[in-house]
Amino acid sequence: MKTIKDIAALANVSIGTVDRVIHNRPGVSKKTKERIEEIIQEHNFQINKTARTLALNKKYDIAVLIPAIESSSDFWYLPKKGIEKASKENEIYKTSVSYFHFNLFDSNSFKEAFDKLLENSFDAVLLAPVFLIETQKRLIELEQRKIPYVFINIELQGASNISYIGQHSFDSGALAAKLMSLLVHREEEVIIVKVRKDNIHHSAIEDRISGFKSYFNTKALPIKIHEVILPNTKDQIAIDTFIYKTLSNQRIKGLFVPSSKVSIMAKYIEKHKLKHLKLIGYDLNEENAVFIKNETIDFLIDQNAFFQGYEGTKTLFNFIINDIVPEKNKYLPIKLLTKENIKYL
Amino acid sequence: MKTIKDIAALANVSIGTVDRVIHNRPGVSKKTKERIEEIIQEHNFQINKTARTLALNKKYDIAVLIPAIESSSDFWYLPKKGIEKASKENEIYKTSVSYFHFNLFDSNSFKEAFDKLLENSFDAVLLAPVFLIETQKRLIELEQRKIPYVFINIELQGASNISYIGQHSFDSGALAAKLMSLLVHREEEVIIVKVRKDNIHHSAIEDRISGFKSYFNTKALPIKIHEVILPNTKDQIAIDTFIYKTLSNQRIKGLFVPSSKVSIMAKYIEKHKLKHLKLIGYDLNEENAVFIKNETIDFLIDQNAFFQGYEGTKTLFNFIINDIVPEKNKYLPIKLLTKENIKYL
DNA sequence: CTGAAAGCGCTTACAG
DNA sequence: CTGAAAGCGCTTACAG
Repeated sequence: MKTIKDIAALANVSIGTVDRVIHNRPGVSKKTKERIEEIIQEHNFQINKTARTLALNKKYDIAVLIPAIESSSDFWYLPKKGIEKASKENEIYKTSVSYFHFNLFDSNSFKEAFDKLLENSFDAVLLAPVFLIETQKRLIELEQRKIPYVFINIELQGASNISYIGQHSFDSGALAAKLMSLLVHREEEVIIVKVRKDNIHHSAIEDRISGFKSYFNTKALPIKIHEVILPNTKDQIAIDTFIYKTLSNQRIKGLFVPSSKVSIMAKYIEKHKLKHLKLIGYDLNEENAVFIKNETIDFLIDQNAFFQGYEGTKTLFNFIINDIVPEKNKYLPIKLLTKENIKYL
Repeated sequence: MKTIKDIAALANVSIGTVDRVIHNRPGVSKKTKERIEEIIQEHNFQINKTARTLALNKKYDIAVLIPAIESSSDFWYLPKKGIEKASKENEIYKTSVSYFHFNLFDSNSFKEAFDKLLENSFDAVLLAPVFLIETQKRLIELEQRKIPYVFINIELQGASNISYIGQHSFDSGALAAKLMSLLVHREEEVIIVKVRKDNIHHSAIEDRISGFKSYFNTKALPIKIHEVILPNTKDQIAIDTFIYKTLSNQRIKGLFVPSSKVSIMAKYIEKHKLKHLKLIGYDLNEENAVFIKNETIDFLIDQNAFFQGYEGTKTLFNFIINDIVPEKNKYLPIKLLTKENIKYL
């Protein structure tokens, strides 16, 4: 492997000049520039990134904008763990991560957190663009400042993000439907249970539902699909009553909850000994893990929450440190979890 | 972050002495050694690995011992791709990989390849310990030479491998059984189809079968399980005749092939228009991908072949370059593939 | 037992 | 437009 010194010798120039050519810095005559470029090509020279990192002796700080995490059952607990792992692995490059948290159900808090982020200067931004309008305006600011950013978990079309890392929601719904079609029989019925609080995540949740319904439509299966929305209240009795009424339709055998809130239904099923009901939901958090182990939940679709954070962070570091340009869309595997494979993540 | 120079100043010694302490090299008086260690502790000093890598300017070469790859349909095609990717990502550390291939069905060729490997000197070894006896003897040699090694795909108990990267075969069989139990109905029957050529991989294949049977036993499902071994011949007519006879039992509705050779059965099913038969197998190669897309194969259990190679290689590089000690058993996710999620790997 | 100096392959002022 | 030199934080002979 040739070094900058070798190239300089071959071109009869100093290493400073070679360095200028490599980084397209001004101050080199066209002629010598071309000569050097040719030699670089010819000898397939590649810069030694270790030496580069050492010489630059630069600190990199990326900002992370994700929802606040209250407990280890929260979805965002895992992406944060992933971010921390990636950050730790990159410590040798003097990297650091600064968090900006917001309330998942309050667009104002999102705005505030984003604005606070923009007050400082960062080398890159990792964010979950939960609120569409509030995001778009501020992305322009990032673009003007030439700060690269990556989306995780929520896809936002038409932005200049260098990458999106998350799941293909529609197809994950279709997979859920396929399994549901195996769990229930002809003439039985299935209900999609939406949780009002989730609606904030509109696109992902709605896409999952579309994928789910589309599967049954395409296959023309003789299974009726209902849809209900759980009341948005802390009053457990009101919720229980609502579920009770919903399930009074005896033909209902399958429940699909297109979010991690599947535990609400799992609790009900367990409490009222309705284990004959089949249940499919999303995301492995501590609560859901219990229900999948005792088979109250039949299948869980995993979003690779940890990996979203891990990969998002690594993608940004690789981009700003090593100039590695990622794929625009990194759709993660649609992982299916059951009692049998939940140990291996 | 403190540097070696800072520590040296604080301890009133030269950086050479600090370096000796850090690496436990001899030639430092007990007293100064202790003093330096204390200062290192106190200031939470961590060595700058970038500088270390640059100063060492060392080349690392790891040897890879895996079966020969004839076509892109071979299982080992993907691990090799993963090895290449990891190797490429590590190029900045002047790393390289040397391959030693053998015939999966010939223990002699395995011995020869391994012996050839041992003739040279490597910093680490990545291997698939296909042949038990032949492996064990040679691992002793590696241990004597203090060469770290990692197993992929095949688990070998009682060795001093720094890690095993692969699937938990028994549990993957149980998962296959769970899905099979959804695909077939009461009183129907299921057949496990072994392919003689696979027997070489004894442990993994047998463990999958055990897991599969164990699921039906534990659940006491009223589904009879048969087991057959396909004749080991190139004579397609003989094979077809054997399958024809096997399937003459009209109650058989489900087929489980505990290996990537599931395509043999898929071809038969397609040719003879037997799509009512449910089919579950292993591994996503080009052939199997076609059959999963047209739903001849219902479910495929993926071994993360690519990742086995990738992670195995990274694990070794991290160990020899960055002193990162891996987990002893890295069981990979038991990934379930269907038409709906096969796009996302 | 300990230190001073050269070197790994880059980047970055600075001088000309 | 170009070069010489110092420096990033380590390791490694070599000298004493």
